[in-house]
Amino acid sequence: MLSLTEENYLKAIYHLSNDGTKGVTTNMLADQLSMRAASVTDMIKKLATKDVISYEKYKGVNITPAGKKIALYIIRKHRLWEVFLVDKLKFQWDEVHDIAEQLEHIKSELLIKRLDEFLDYPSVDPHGDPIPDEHGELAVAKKLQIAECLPGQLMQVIAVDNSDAQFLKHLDRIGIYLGAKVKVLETVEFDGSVEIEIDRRPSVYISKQTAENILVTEK
Amino acid sequence: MLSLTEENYLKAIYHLSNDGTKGVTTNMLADQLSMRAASVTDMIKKLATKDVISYEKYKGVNITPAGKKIALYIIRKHRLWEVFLVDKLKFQWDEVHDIAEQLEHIKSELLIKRLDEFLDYPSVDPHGDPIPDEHGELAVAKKLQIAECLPGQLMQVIAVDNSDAQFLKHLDRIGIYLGAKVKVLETVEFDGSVEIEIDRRPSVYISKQTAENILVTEK
DNA sequence: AAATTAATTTAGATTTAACTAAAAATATTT
DNA sequence: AAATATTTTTAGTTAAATCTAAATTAATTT
Ligand SMILES: [Mn+2]
Ligand SMILES: [Mn+2]
Ligand SMILES: [Mn+2]
Ligand SMILES: [Mn+2]
Repeated sequence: MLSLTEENYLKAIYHLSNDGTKGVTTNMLADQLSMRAASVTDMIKKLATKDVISYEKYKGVNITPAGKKIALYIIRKHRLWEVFLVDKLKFQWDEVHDIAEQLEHIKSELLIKRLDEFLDYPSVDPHGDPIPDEHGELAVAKKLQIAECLPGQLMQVIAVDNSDAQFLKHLDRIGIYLGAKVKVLETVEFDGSVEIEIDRRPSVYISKQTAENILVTEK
Repeated sequence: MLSLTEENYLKAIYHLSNDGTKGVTTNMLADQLSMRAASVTDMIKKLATKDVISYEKYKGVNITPAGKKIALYIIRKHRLWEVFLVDKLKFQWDEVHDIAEQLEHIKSELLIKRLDEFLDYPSVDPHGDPIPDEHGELAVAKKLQIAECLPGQLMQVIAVDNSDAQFLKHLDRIGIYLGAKVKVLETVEFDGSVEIEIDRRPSVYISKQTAENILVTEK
């Protein structure tokens, strides 16, 4: 049984490892968790003894199959709670992440089973991220950043790659939501910003950073 | 802001103090929390510096108005979550207490406001305990133990004084639920057990301990 | 291949929340 | 009023999770 702190480290490792496909360095973790490298070294040693990651001094860590399973279950809980907050409690999509950070650590398998049922087995969270199933399986849809699209392409927003309230509120202001239809008009060489048309309304410019965090699929 | 541990101590103090009306000793707390007296002494010193209790060496503690307000807010959260679990997620009344012990520490005022709304402003939890309102006001109904009733009295079950799963499952087996009509037939001098009739079915005996934990009102 | 820089680990310290054992204060019994 | 028992506190330890500063290892530049 992992502590809340250990769960947060493991989840961070999972995310940074790109679904367990890449190694994760001490500094990457320190950065992600706003913690000092020395603290991270201590914790990864502990997690390695629990066999949820493998660790070689100075070589970084890799998540193990057991660790990945636990990480995906935490992510499942996080995303189910986000759906609950938005669908049932009428929260906005920019308000739910921090609360879900707390709720994801509640321990009760039955609770999550019942919550899933109550929410009618959702497959994605309010930001378009897929919800792992009970067996830890993740449906991966291929997503493109708006920043990568070519002028003329007509796309549909299927997810966002960032759950910061500031970013999501910005999307609200410019009229982006999951399901919105976006036509890419032009990419500005100078600063990487992109001119887009959302749901056939007058076009707007979005910054490179914004365009990299909006994920779309061909429509 | 109190830590999870401090919140649990404060809640225990509130409960043991009978709504803040009585002092609470070190040993009472150690007992309630399954902790050593020395640990309790440390923690009550800390809580006293935070002005949620007053403490005099060797004299035990008293909860302050500020402490009572915080305790009632934790209890409010606990009971609202229990209603959620039973009403929305179809849990049994004996399954919810331990999960609510975790959920009560989630920090978000908005979450509790929205949950209350979602549950349509319930006034009691699944065990008949009143839910403090947003201002920390508690509606106190006067409740009688079955053990205190006189033979011949017709009563209605309005609450239970114990949320242990074993006790609640026992009530399920003998047919006691909130709202059940109970006729007290006889009190056995020898062991304090009580013969009762539930919803006009054939009479049963319940132990003194059981009779002390079922709360009723005249019907 | 040195020298320098960057990343990582080690050593030692701190805080929180627990513990045991011993001391001190209070309460009860004789 | 002593003696005894009980309760509570103090003193010193431990484990978890952090930190800073110093040492070590690895990577990069000259
Ligand atoms: Mn989130
Ligand atoms: Mn978390
Ligand atoms: Mn409860
Ligand atoms: Mn609790």
